[in-house]
Amino acid sequence: MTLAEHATPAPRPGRRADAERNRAAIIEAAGAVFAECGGGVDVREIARRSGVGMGTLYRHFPTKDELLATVLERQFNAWLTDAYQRAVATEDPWQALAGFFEQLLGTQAGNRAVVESYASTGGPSASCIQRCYALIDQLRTRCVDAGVLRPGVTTEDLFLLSGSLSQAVLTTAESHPGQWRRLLRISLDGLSSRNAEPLPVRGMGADTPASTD
Amino acid sequence: MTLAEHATPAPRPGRRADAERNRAAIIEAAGAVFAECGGGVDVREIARRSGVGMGTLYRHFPTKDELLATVLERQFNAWLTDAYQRAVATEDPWQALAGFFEQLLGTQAGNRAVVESYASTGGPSASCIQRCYALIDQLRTRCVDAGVLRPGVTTEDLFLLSGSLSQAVLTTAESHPGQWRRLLRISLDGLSSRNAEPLPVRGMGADTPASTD
DNA sequence: CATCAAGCGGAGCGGCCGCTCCTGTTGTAC
DNA sequence: GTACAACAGGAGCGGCCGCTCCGCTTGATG
Repeated sequence: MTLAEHATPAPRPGRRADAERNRAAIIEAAGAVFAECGGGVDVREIARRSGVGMGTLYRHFPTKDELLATVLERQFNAWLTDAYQRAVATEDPWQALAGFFEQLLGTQAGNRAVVESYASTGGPSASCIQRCYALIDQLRTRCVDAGVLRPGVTTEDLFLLSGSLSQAVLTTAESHPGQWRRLLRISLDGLSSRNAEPLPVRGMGADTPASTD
Repeated sequence: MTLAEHATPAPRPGRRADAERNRAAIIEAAGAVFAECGGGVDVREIARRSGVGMGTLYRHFPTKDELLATVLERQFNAWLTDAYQRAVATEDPWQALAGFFEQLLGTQAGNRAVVESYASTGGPSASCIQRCYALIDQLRTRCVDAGVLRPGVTTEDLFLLSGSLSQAVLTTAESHPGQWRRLLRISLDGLSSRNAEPLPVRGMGADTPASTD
């Protein structure tokens, strides 16, 4: 994975050196295996790839789910930090928003576990999602202030859109690499204020189909 | 499911009446169970719900995958037939396209197996996908002729978009019912010719981010 | 009613996978 | 070097699940 693994650098201080090394190896291997195979992989595969026995793995992580959560959270936090820095470094609000999506879809194109987590309840921990929401909301606000984002678009809309597009990236990754950029382009154009009238403010009161006309 | 089950009405003529009844019961139960639980359900659950033993089930369908494929194909074909009729009955090309998406997302919002099939290779049989492509292409052509669809949008774009939005519908079905209409609206607006400039014609030669500006 | 093949049911087999247990090993403190 | 607690490892347990096997039942036929 391109997502760097470095958050909470020294989790437990009073541990033996080899144990610490093994823990790191497990996290790294698990990150790779989960990314390429999804959360359904056999735990033995992770143990094998990290050069560690089952007992060792389960002493460090009491449960497979907990291991997955840990890995996901580390990757996601690292990615979020990176995304945040890019966002503040980009002056043009629209470019910042577009770059966010671009980076999101580009980096997690190969990470099955991350994309799967969008579908399941919870996924990464609530705090991760909260941070992500905060970032998206900041990007959105900048765009709104600049008048480039279509009025009525909510943070939740953008979050859902990112999840939806991530799915598309994953399913088309090997059959049509790069095709997701077209979908992203279409969606972004649908979000632009120069292109469309305001979105209804949350209400799905109107039962009419979502046509533009 | 709202998707009616009626295609290839009498599959095997020389069979005993009870066998025919059981086969129908299995298909119906499997359709419901797959829809609400996804393709990963225990086969025993399907047997239980259809009031049939394991042996019976496996005599009618040599494999779980084959059962799933049969069910998916029936549902999908029935849905496609319906979608086709609606399409030809709608004069306005844009309304026809929008209605297609609306119907697709509305009816399969609760069908896990169908949505999952978008992600896996194959999914429904190739002929189903071909028919679906044909329908989408027809809708697209009508819109292009009427000048309401943004130039450069391919049939594949629309197909991928439908799959992507389907995922979003499923993941937000119970947490935010109806929210998918907002995403659909955004996407449709991104597809409208009055809202955006032509899409690049297939080439992802440009490495630039997909921003509108 | 008799006959019998077609059909039925569900216990059970084999494989997978999450997790544990216990024996052997190794880092660390003195 | 010695002693000990922390750690490593992997065989194995239990549960799940796809699929099969075989004795019993039942609808069709004359």
